[in-house]
Amino acid sequence: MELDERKRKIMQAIVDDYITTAEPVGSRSIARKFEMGISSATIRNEMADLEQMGYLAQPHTSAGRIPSDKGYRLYVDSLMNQYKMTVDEIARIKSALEFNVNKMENIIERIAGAVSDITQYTTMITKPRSNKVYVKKIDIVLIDSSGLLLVVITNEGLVKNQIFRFDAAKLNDEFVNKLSNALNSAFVGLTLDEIDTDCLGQIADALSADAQMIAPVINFILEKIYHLDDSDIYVNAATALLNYPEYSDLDRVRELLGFLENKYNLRSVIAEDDDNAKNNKLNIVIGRENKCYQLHDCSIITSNYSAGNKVLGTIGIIGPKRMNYARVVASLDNISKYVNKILQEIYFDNERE
Amino acid sequence: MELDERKRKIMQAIVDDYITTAEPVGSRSIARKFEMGISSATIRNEMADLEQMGYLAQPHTSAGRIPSDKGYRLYVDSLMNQYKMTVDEIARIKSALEFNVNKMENIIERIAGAVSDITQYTTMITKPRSNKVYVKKIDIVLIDSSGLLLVVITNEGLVKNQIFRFDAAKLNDEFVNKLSNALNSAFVGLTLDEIDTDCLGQIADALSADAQMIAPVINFILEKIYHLDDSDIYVNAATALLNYPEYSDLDRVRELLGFLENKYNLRSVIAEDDDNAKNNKLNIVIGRENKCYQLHDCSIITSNYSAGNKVLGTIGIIGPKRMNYARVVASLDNISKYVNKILQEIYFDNERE
DNA sequence: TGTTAGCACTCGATGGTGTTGAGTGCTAAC
DNA sequence: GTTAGCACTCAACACCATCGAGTGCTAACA
Repeated sequence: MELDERKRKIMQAIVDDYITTAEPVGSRSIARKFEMGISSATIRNEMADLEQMGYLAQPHTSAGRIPSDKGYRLYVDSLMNQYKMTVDEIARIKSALEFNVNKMENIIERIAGAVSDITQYTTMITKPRSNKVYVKKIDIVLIDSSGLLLVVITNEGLVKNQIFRFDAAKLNDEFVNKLSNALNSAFVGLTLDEIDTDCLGQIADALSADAQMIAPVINFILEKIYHLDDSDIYVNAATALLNYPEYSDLDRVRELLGFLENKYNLRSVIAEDDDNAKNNKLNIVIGRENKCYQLHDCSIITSNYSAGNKVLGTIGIIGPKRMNYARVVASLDNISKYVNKILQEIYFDNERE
Repeated sequence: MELDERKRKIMQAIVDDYITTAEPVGSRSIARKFEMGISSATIRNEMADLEQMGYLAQPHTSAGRIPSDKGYRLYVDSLMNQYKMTVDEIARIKSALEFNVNKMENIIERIAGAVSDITQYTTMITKPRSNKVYVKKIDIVLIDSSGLLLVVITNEGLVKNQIFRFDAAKLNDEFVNKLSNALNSAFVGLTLDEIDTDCLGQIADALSADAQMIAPVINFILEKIYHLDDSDIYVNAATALLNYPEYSDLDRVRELLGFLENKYNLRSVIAEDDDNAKNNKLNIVIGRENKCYQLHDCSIITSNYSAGNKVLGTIGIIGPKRMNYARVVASLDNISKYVNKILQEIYFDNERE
């Protein structure tokens, strides 16, 4: 079956309507509200087709249709109209971002507050990665002839550790010493920004004989160091979600809000979008496209924020799948612009935080 | 009517029962569970008395009784048994507070996490006041002959301002200059810890003629400066509240969680207890004893935490009025002990944050 | 061949009704 | 002062009829 122009029109009308009403959309109301010169019966036929194609779903036999995840995806990718912000809205953004604070942490919270205010959805924001975190020490403890424990300590006392097993190997104190020296001289004192995969080569050189074996160790360190300041993520207006009828079931709410309280979870939500985010583009994840089942009834829109050309972090908003995508996208675009301007002024003469 | 020993026993039994079941307590179940050698009818009579005295309330005619705020207060002040922590629980506290972090901010979050874990209630914690905040500048703007605007700016860009009106006064540029100079030379550069009421005298000397008039100005500055870093308060496990049946109404939940999301609100909740907290004692606020109506169905227990003899901040837990007071009190006491030990080690050789 | 009117059918939502059971207050007897 | 007994109250629950929005299907129409 083909998705012709009329089907697309109907699809758009259904999603638009559902976004505003949160009620299953019937054929009659579509025929009435969006005069397309066809009767409800015709629309009914088309809707049956759209359901068969997977764009729509029916909560129960005698109800209207609601968009499926696939339907939302279609809408977001090619149906929705660009949202034109009103002068009022733009003024609101501007005024929400006018504040007299220059401590980075507070600024970030204010930005998140502004985003929640304007979008009316829950906002997550990662704080700019502090470039003061550096590796202080790497400890290696020999457990037995085939296992060792690796501990990474930073100046802030953060510790990540992991046990490694090398089944075929015969580890001994001498090797551990060698490895320890190599790792410490390669990494200690480096800030997060300075560490990259080049270090791998350096160490491989120093330990050429065992290069293959230590690769996972190095990867662990790189991986962990890169995420050392994971915890710096902030959620604003988590309860904004409670204003939407889809979250009227207390058990669900508990699960969802509980999920959002955990910074580890948030990190993985935002990290998921890293690739797209790197292109400085907005990223939209709808319903079951999310990896975490707790978010299967949510959509998430993420966007980078930066100062000048330097990407500092990610802003994400989370709301019901039925969210006003067009408006949020427009808002985030607009907000990013102002935020960039603000941060540019502050960030480059004030890197205290 | 007198509150004799038997009434107290019954009262205690009712509160104990209600705390565990969250169901209105009937005379029969009291007679059964707590063998006191009297029949349910007698208890019924006593309960009627207790209700008349205001210690109990009845949700509706044919239901059992629940404690009123006054009843809880009686229970907390003189009825409840001391809770003896099990070895297991103490072990859990110890292990929850074992972590390898020495950045103050993270430690605070971990402590809050531990408290929520152990008490199963929502935790609020104020971060230690940073002693790096100092007054950068005080601006005074003459509005008209009887009004001036005062602006306090700190190194972190925080700003507090207020308009003052002196109806009888004839303000002019000269006076404003004098005042501005006096205030700036008295306060600029001082960190929060260094500012105290002594400064008042200093300024009064400089402006002896107008001492009386500027008193409110000085008070405003002292007050505001003292609360400059208000925002550093952190909530953990807000959704823990959702696990208690008294918060099964979505509207209430929205209101309560919304309230807790606002740091300004939290500050006032914790500040309310300042006096008691200063004596380093636990403070319990029950139901309508709270000033904020949003907390009328909650009880709050606050306690200070310190490093050595230096009080650093306040921990508060918030839960239903029906909370397990005895257990929470015992837990907080215990936790404070360990926290003190931990912070003492860290705080005095590491005041970075 | 696509569109439309008409109609029977489905099913959640709503509201009224009867039953149940926990718990009370009152009275009279111990 | 205490207790047994009893009538009474009321939320909770299950049951049932009604209502209406919306559907799918069929037959007629352009």
